[in-house]
Amino acid sequence: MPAERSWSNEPKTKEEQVYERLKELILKGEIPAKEFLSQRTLAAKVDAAVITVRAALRQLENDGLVENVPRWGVRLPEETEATLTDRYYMRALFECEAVRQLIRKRESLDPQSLIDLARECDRIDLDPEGNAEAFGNVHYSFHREIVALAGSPLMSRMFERINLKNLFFWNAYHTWHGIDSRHLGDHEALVMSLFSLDEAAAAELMEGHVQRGLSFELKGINA
Amino acid sequence: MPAERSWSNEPKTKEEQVYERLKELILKGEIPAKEFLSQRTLAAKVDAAVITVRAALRQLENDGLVENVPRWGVRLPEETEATLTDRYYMRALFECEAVRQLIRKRESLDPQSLIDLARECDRIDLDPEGNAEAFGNVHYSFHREIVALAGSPLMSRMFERINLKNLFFWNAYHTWHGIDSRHLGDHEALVMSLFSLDEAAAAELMEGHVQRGLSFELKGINA
DNA sequence: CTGTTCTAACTGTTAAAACAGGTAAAACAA
DNA sequence: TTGTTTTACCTGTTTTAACAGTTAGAACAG
Repeated sequence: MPAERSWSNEPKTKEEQVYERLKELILKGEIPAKEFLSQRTLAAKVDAAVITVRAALRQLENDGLVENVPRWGVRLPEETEATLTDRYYMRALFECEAVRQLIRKRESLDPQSLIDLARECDRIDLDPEGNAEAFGNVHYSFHREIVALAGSPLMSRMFERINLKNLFFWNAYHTWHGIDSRHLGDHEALVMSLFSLDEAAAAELMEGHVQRGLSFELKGINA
Repeated sequence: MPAERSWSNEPKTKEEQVYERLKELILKGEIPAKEFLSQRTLAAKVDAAVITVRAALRQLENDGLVENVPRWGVRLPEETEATLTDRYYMRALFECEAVRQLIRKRESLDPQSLIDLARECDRIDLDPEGNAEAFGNVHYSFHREIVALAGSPLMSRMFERINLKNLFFWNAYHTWHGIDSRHLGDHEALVMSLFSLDEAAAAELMEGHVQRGLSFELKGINA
């Protein structure tokens, strides 16, 4: 067994290609929810063997994007008010804790990357030409950065698993229902407030920001 | 596509059998850590096809029990002080939040299952004949029940993903190093205290309990 | 002895086909 | 027409085998 190797820049494995292709299909809402997918049909669509599709679906299961019923197949789980609320409950738990960590070591870390992302959020949000998908991606990066700055790899991984599905739903919400949910350019202000408050107040502010997001998506699911 | 079906009590799929067999091997410490495993050798050992083993390994990856390097293979990740501390950080985050929820709805839920598990913990712990593996399993169930009572399916799932590895490490710790880490029969007292305190105090108590567990395991990893 | 090259045995990955089971419509018997 | 049975096609699952790459060692040339 070899000890070292370049280890990166390797050509992507076919399974990874299929994984990304399927993820894209799901995030763009081109897969019907709730009904079981034919693995053979998927294989034909992405030009791969069934076994490769199965492996990719397993990875998507890890991300919480699909659910697997053993002798029955794979499908997109139904999104209910309960599952949505639960995911936002966990999201708030992570982000409020992350904010507390941020405040705690506020001197030793550089907030510039976070400020840049916040400004980019506000710019797209206020731009009449800005599109929902671009905003969704930047907005997601902004919140992921907050969690990343807390410094816990495990929390970052878990946060990403939760929010992949949020991103999907956010996009679908805008694309399908055409509901405007702009945040009125308050992200930079949020960052500035966070860094000038104490732990408890900052966490509470973050809690409010997340809850506002939940109420938007709940409107979408009931529409 | 059929609409309904018995859906449970089905014969276990071969992949699930392999998954459980491999999980057992890992948890009992019979797989060497850090070095890459030969999927063909594993397949021969559990009498299954390579592809089935690969699928099972993917599930184990979801549990955080193994890590996959794309064109290189699967191995047990190295346990360092940093990874261990990070996992306990998340564990504390979950359990303290769970305890807050417990207190918040203390009237509307039945603590009996929790009390039973606490007593069983203490019984095995104080029993001179009690073995580490049995205690590890009950102790794990006890903490999982605390989280489950909080009522968030997502939090329960994430907690289980974290602690599968803890359980493994706990077992290895005892089996290999023979270090006694008994908790001196304080689990029932812990439950009683939790239910008589306010949210902040209960969370702090829980925090202490988890931190004590971490310090034990840190001793094990440095030994 | 030293350096190169070829070979054989391993690795993970992917494909194609066979297996096991369920469903639904066509074919047949009453 | 009605009820039964067969047949064909679908599903997920599992196997066997081939592909692609790497490593270690033997064989050989200098």
